[in-house]
Amino acid sequence: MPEGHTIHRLAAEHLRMFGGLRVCASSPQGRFAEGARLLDGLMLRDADAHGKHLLVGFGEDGDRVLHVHLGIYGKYTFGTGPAPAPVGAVRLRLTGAAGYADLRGPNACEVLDRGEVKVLRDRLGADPLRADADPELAWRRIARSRTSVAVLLMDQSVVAGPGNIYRAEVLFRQGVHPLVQGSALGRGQWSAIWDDLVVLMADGVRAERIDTVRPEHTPEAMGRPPRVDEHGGEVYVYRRAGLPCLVCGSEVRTEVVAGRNLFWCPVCQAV
DNA sequence: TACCTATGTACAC
DNA sequence: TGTACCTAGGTAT
Repeated sequence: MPEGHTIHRLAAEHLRMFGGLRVCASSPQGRFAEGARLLDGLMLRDADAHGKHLLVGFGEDGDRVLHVHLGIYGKYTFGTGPAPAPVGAVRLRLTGAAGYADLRGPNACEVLDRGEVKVLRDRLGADPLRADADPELAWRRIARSRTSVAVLLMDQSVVAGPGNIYRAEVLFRQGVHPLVQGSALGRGQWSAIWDDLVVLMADGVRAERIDTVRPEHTPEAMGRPPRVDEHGGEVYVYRRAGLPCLVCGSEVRTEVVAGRNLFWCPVCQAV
């Protein structure tokens, strides 16, 4: 589930399993053989996440940085004990005394130097999961934009980390229609969206899944049969097109906007 | 066995 | 705006 909360969790997992230890790096698939050679035998010094980008520092001064972006398909698998024979297309395998990590199908997997990391970070917007995030910078972009708030929330140079699920869900929870222009959004609405993202995404890191339904709207509280959403979490509108809204019962709508599926309730998010 | 889908991004036009 | 790319799992034939 590679939205920002997943990447922050992966950074913590790298530190927990390999932090301060020398690791073996290999590319069973072969497509990252050269990069793996640069990292092989070095100490894993630090691991950090900014939005959907994972940055893992290797070496005594951490100036060889593994940059991973999972894209839609990318996936990490961690295991304890000796690593088994690789299954499927394993782009990168890290092994240490405590276990191993396999990376499959990333959008980006490369070794950067510090300058390249700075360039990457400079183009990323405020990450709701980072203590150094400045939502005011995002607000300045949003307040003067005629682009829809739905597109702005997915623009990683404005807000880094939320993906299609958090976008759909936070707009539902705040009663904001996704096609409202950024410049039409109120300052208070933006603050509420940001504060909600901070809470929701922190919950996502802890729970390893995206649950956004308030206790009073769960199927149990509403006297409806229990259900399990396909992506593994409880949500209001994401991938619920045609189903009744959990709050008002109206049919959840969907539309492709900027190449991505958008979901909203036409009544709870009137405008 | 073939096809479709996905929580993303970059690039060409 | 359209397309390519990365992968695995589910569904259709």
